[in-house]
Amino acid sequence: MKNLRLKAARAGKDLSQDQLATLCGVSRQTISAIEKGDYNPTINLCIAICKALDKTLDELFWE
Amino acid sequence: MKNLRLKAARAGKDLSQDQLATLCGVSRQTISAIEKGDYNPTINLCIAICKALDKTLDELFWE
DNA sequence: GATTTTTGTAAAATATACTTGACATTATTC
DNA sequence: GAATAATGTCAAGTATATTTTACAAAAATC
Repeated sequence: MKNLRLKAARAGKDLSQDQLATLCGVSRQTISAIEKGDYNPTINLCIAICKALDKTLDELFWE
Repeated sequence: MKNLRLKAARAGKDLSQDQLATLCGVSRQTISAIEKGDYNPTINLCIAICKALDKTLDELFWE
């Protein structure tokens, strides 16, 4: 299942996958895979993504 | 940094590390390491832990 | 206080998150 | 509509999350 909330939050900050990846210290492919959904990222990466997008874990990753 | 909120939530459910591990489908050492804090679990495991303890991601893993 | 349960911890092996590089496709912008 | 930026995706490699086995220490139970 795709993570559309993440995609929307990133769009809300006007960031490309590449820019978000740089902010989080990971590769663009990793961000792409997380948005695509067939992926199980680490909590530290999720937290980094949330901070970059001014969101919380519940807002982006809770079901 | 230790995850004392996790430890407290587990105690609140009267579960041993081993019991929580079984509920989450991981080994006892994994739960121990997460509580100890020198660890970076995957988001799926964090979600499984939260569900087992009736907590949300923000309650147990947000800073 | 002996027994059992729970927890801390460590080493070696396995599974998988993440990277790098590369190319194709789709959207933007001029 | 050509040029550029953004995204999807794949294969091979590296880093690290997680398992297994095992033993010792601490806590709980009798």
